[in-house]
Amino acid sequence: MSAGGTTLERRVLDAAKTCCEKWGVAKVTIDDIANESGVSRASLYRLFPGGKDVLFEALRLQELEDFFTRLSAHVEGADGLEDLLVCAVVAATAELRADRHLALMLASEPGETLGHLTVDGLPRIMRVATVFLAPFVDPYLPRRESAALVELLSRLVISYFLAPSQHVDLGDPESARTFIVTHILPAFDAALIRS
Amino acid sequence: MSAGGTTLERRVLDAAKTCCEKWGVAKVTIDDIANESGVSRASLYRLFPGGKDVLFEALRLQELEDFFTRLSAHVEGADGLEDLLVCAVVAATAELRADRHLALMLASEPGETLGHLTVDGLPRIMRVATVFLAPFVDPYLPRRESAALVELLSRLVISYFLAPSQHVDLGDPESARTFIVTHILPAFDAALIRS
DNA sequence: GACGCTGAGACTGTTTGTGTCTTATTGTCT
DNA sequence: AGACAATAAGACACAAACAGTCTCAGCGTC
Repeated sequence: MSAGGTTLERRVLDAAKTCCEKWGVAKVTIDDIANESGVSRASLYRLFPGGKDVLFEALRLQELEDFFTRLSAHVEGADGLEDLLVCAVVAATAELRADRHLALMLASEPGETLGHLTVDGLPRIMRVATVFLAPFVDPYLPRRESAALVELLSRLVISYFLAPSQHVDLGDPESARTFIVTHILPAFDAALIRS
Repeated sequence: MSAGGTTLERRVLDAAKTCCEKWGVAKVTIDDIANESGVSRASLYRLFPGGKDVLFEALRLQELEDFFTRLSAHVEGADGLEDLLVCAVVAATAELRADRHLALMLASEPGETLGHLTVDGLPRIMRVATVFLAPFVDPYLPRRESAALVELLSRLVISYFLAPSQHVDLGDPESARTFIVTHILPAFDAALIRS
């Protein structure tokens, strides 16, 4: 995590994202990214030794961090654990749904994309989610518990996003609140830090 | 014009359209279309001898006819020449703007797309527009005049779509009506068939 | 059983893309 | 001015993808 990244690196990754939005990951070439970013192919390989794979890996990482940065901002003002969780879950779901990039990727190459969202990517998603969101939960729960809670909810958000349920809609504040109050919070009640 | 087209042909063209929506014309291959349509490459070349170019040409033609078919439906109920024109212009503009396919094409390969929309394609667009829309105008104007009117408005719709004006918004019924009443109709007033 | 239509896939030449490398060019610091 | 680092430009070899053609086998119809 961290590392602001050179201006150049950012420029390249942004260009890569733009290209993906236009054509879908599968169809983007190094040349496309070089043209879009105005960075020469040579520099591009210097920046990401290993080429395409490394570059896209870096892009996924950046996207992931950006995602949670935006999410953190959303969650900033929440008051109380329940509100905090509802807000986070709703915002995350909404953003996943609104992400045209992601939608296009899922539409064009479900296999790859699903892989990055599940088997390959989940551990990392969990890690980043914990780093970003646990601090918000920490005031209410002991460290271990808050990490566990963040992980649990992250998994559920992704699951409900990929396979929507008829009963629960985590994009809807009402539904999300009901779900969290009845199915999540009770399990953590014992550990609650009452201040 | 005309020719319903084999089921197979339709299937292929629809698949081609889907592919274009996913990846943009520039990135679509014959194999993509074959896979998407479930039609073998062999049949594909049999159907469109000449390959890619011929296929995309056919696709543009179909899109064009579909466009005007939808537009005709929109215009069906209009009462009086003024309403007819306003309705047609607004619907056409709205549809152009809403067309994700077209938007993506313009975003990814403006050169090509613009070519098909202007220098190469305009004459054909005019022709098809006239065939489809002139009948609606015929009750109000002599044949020559109605054709001229349709052509004039078609050109203007495309022009305002490609290069929006600050003063006129042909997607807005109010604005379109004002524009038509003050800048178009007067020129045809003399030819009006009053019934 | 001949006929027409389709899918599967082999095949060739061409194009496009990748990754590496060398050679200018540019701007900065001393 | 001259040395230095960073970048662009683009040549190059190799690999992959693509276009277009062709053959053949399967299948339903007459």
